[in-house]
Amino acid sequence: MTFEILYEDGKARVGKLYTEHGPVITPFFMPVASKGSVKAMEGADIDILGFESIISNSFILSLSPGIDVVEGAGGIHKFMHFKKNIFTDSGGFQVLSKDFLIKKTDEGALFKDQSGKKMIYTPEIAMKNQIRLGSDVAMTLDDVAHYGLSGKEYVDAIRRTHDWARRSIIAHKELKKEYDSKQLLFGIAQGGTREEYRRFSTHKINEMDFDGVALGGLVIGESRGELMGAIAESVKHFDDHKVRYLMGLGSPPDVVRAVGEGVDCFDSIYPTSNARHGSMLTRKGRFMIKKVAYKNDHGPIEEGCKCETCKNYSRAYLHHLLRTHELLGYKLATIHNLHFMNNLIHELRDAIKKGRYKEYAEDFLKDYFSGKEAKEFSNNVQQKYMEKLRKEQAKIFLDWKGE
RNA sequence: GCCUCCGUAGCUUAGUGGUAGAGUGAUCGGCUGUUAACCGAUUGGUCGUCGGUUCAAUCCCGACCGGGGGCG
Repeated sequence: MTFEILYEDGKARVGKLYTEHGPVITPFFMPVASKGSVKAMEGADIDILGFESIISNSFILSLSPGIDVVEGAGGIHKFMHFKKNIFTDSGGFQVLSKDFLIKKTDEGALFKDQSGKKMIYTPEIAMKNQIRLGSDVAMTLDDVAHYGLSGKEYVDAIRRTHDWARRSIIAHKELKKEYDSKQLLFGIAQGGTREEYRRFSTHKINEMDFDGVALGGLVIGESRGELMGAIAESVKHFDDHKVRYLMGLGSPPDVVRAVGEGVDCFDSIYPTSNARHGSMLTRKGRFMIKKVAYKNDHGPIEEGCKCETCKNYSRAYLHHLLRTHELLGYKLATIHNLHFMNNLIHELRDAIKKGRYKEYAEDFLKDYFSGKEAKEFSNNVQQKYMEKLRKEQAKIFLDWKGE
């Protein structure tokens, strides 16, 4: 057994995922360490913050420093000095990146590196890289379709994802024997936000022999309603006893809602990226510490927060550090935001155990969107559309003025 | 005192005889399986002052003011 459910409250659940580096209680959130480092933090810092797993990226590590180097170091745990669980992503998400992708074929993704050097990245290569890195959980190579594309592109992505999933399982079984590895393998479902695609892909991935299942291709520009709909639809078609991983989701309110839908596991750059850019997470929403309003604010980032940053430093200090690009600023800000996420996860687990997830979520969401500084996040696509519209309008106005 | 170079956005500066761009700063916003200490928007200038030439001067000429360098 790789996963057991300990408590249930509605669709939400608390469980235990068994891995080589020790069991992990679900729900859990993973900070992202694509290049083998949670930016600005060392392994020990992440451990102290209480995270039991992080996720790195095998494709990005294969570019630099190369799989050989990490393998030679004795595996990714030793290389980056993190003693708990490490997931590795396959590189599937990088098919969305214009900087990497040349084209997709049935064989695999044709990628290029910084120098323009081409390489074919197949499911088999993705499996081998992840086994050699020695991560606890490997992800299959999947084919992610951009949000808002036509049906054909979604169908192609689903078809390839399923085909690559089957090939991944075969390759992974052999590699596990060859390398005497206990690595787990998670499959990823696609399908975007259309119900029938989502259902179909989830169903197929669920049928296959994976140690865990993931919801892929989400949080890439769809509206919050579409996102939540896709999550609810997916969860229905995954077996209850399988651990469910929603890839890429990480804003606090989204995590709270997704846990309520029965998702067990998350990863996102959200807290770390926002931290470095000066956006601090609090119960009353986010606020931007670099704003002039905090120049002379000698209180902690968040009143009552027990993180090392809030215990020892002021908003004014962080404001100063981040404005002057002092390296310590990135670390202190990251400590706070990651602490916030881990604390949130612990509270969610606690609420589920006590059968009061619903009340907890209601209170949390109310608070989060209540603060003067807080507001619902605008969604990407809508915002980009509005920006484009504004520019077009401005141009029309200028042309008209030029008459 | 003489010679010389230079004064353009808060700062560093580009530029042209048809009233000016950039970087940076400032203000605000965005980041959700990160090659991102990043990206975007906004703000910001009687082009040192006063005259002259010209249809038109930030640009050419003169004086003055301020600054750098050199010679005495």
